[in-house]
Amino acid sequence: MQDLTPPLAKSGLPPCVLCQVRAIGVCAKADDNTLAKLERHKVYCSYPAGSTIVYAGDELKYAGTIMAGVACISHILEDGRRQAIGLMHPGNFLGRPGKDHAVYAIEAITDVTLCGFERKGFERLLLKAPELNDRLLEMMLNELDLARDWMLTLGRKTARERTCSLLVHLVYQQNSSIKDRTSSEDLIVDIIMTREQFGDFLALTLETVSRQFTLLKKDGFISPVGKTTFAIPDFRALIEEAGDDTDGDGLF
Amino acid sequence: MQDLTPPLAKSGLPPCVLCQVRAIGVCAKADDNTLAKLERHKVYCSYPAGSTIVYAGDELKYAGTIMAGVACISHILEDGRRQAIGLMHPGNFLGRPGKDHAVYAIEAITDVTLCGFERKGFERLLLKAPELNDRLLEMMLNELDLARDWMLTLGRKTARERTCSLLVHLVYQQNSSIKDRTSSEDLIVDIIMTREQFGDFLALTLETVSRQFTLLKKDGFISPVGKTTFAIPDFRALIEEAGDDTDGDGLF
DNA sequence: CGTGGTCTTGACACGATTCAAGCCCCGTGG
DNA sequence: CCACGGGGCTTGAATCGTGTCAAGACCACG
Repeated sequence: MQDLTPPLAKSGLPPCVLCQVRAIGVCAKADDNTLAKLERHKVYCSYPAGSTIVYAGDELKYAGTIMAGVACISHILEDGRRQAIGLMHPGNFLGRPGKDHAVYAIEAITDVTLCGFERKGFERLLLKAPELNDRLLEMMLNELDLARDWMLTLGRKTARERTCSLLVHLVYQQNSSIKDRTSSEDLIVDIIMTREQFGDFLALTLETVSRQFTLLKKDGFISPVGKTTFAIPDFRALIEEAGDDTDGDGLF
Repeated sequence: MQDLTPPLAKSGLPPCVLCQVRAIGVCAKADDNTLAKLERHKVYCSYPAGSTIVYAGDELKYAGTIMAGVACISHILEDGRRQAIGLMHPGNFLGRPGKDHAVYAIEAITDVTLCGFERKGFERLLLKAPELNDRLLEMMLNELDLARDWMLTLGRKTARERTCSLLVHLVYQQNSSIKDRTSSEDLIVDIIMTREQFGDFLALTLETVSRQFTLLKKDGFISPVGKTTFAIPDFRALIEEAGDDTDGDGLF
């Protein structure tokens, strides 16, 4: 986010009122006045799949919303051990109001487009616009719940349960209208990342992830469709296999 | 928190202006008007060590600040697997604005006293008092960072590193003025909980925790002082042993 | 002086990692 | 066109860390 080259020309940016992502972003509740201010300062920037958006330790110059693509926040120890701690989708907020430097790295898993604001300005606006502050609080509370659910996954679930958990999470992200779905047609999930990245989320090695996939295939929970996509014949069964008590949340 | 019996008589409650905890609580930035409203509706309630403050699934009637003692938030699977996901100290906020029912259980580790507000009223106040909202956002962002650091601990650290991590965390909580401490006098840490609870935080069994303590004693990182207290001859060394790159944060 | 809870320690089992080999697929260059 | 090389994936065998089960010690309390 600190590397804004090349920002798209402002004149070319789609206007906020037409923005599809706004309904679920920080700006969801912003009034006309606040929205106008955001609009005046927004910049779009894009990152190719695999690139790093923010390095740990970087000065945090920007904050913003994911417009398209999927990014990953991760925490890395000096000796190379890595733990992915957040999977960020369109509408999600990137940045950390109140901190000057990034603690975590952010990487683009797929191609990512961001709608960014200069951080200091955004923080000032946050103080003046309660609806913005309120919405951000709401989003951060959801992130906190997500992180806490994930802690259970990391701490107490087996490799198979973890693998299913992330699959379930991805299904929810990719099929927005799942809750009311009763039809029996197969769900399709695209795991978008490599086995290694998959393992980074679950604290598993790429070999273990691979083994779990073969087992899940053998047991009929998933069946390969494309290179990175699987069909899920029985989503309820997959949820069950993830060991979750609280199903249907889209959370871990 | 839903079980407020017996609330102390309101007339007997210490006034907010004299409150020691306020400096670090949600109400830290509240203006006189907001503070007066909070004061009018606050209730103190106490829970003995070991008791449950909120059960998962409970209706969330209250939100509030820990005045004294230490509590623990935890996530439990049906089959009994348990993961503690938050260690809450005086000043910390308990409750989840925006949700009607508790997702996690909260238990008192030591005797706990809470300063609580009726949740709906608190949420209404949150909308009207930007300083309150802003402060809560700040606190929740810190909680989020804490949870994410913890994910690294759970996912990627060894039993020894985890044990040291929690010890370091407890030291920071119990010795407020550690940052500028250069003196070589021994630090004392009280682990306040049982081996089992300790393990619930670290996703370890009580046996493993016990073994790690024995090893850490043998290696001179800790030495027993009382039943639940240890002296730490070399705090830097303990931090090093915790495997943290970012030391000195009081975080995991 | 027993009783129950907590802690320690040992022996063994098991799940995930590590190390290693080989496969598949795709892009590149001869 | 095919050979080559590399990245990602799969699979196997051995290893290691932590869990499980079990026994006994310690200590507070009735």
